Amino acid sequence: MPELPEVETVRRHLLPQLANRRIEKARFLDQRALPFMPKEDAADVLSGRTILDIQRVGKYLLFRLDEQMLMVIHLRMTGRLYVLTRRTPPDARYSAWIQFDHGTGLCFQDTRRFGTIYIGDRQQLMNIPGLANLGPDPTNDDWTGQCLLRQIQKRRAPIKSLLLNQTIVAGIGNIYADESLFCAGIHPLRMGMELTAKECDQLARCIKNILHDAIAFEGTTFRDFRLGYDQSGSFQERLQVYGRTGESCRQCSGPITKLKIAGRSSHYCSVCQPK
DNA sequence: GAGAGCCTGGCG
DNA sequence: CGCCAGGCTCTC
Repeated sequence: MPELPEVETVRRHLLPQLANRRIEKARFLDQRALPFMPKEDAADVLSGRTILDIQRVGKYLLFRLDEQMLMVIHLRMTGRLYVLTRRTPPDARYSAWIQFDHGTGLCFQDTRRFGTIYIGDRQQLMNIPGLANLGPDPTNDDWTGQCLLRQIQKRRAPIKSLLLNQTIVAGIGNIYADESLFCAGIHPLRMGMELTAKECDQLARCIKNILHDAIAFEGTTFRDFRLGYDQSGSFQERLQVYGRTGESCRQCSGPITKLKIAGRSSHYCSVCQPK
């Protein structure tokens, strides 16, 4: 479900509600959410811990706990995290449930059950595939078109697949890859090695602007992404190409085309993004 | 570098 | 019924 802007939105939403809250008890209802730890152990480790801070790295949420412990959550496609302020009994629909003092609860709900939770110290969490070799965060000031150029200039793969590769740059997913390529006027099938330094600069600027705006509008809500129980983001109203197959381009009124690249649907304007 | 696989639900 | 879905991992 969520890409960088949605994960950042969730982080900003959870932090003020959960900071300095002490975990009374945790219940994991679905072992699949905890690939590296028996669920009973996870509940034991979390019990009594306090949430000190919530950080984001790429699409991962890092809950910093006392005693040097961390809980890392990846929502994948359909994961949702929300706070319930009344004491509600755990429900079979939840993959995990964390009960705090004062009756607050955090629940993790995940229809497709791809989402994952990892618990451990910093050392242990570096074994998580994906976290260990995660690329730079594009919202960081020191990430520039030059960094992008360096990563892709020898790659014979479509730029669309390279943007989805989390070791090259972290946090971009299918929506924002398509939107960024449209903004930069780059066809999604252009090979990484074909892109000039100037195009990389342009693309990096577009990525930064789009992610920034998407965060300001609290992300894109299509189906599963929700802030809390029922609030939505509103960036979907500003999408230029994603999900607009057959509609007309807002720049040139040409048709928006859909193409399968690396197994993912890619939306682009063949006029604004020539091959 | 491409494709299957992991899952469930909604839509045509 | 088949196809599609804001992700990622593993295998060939």
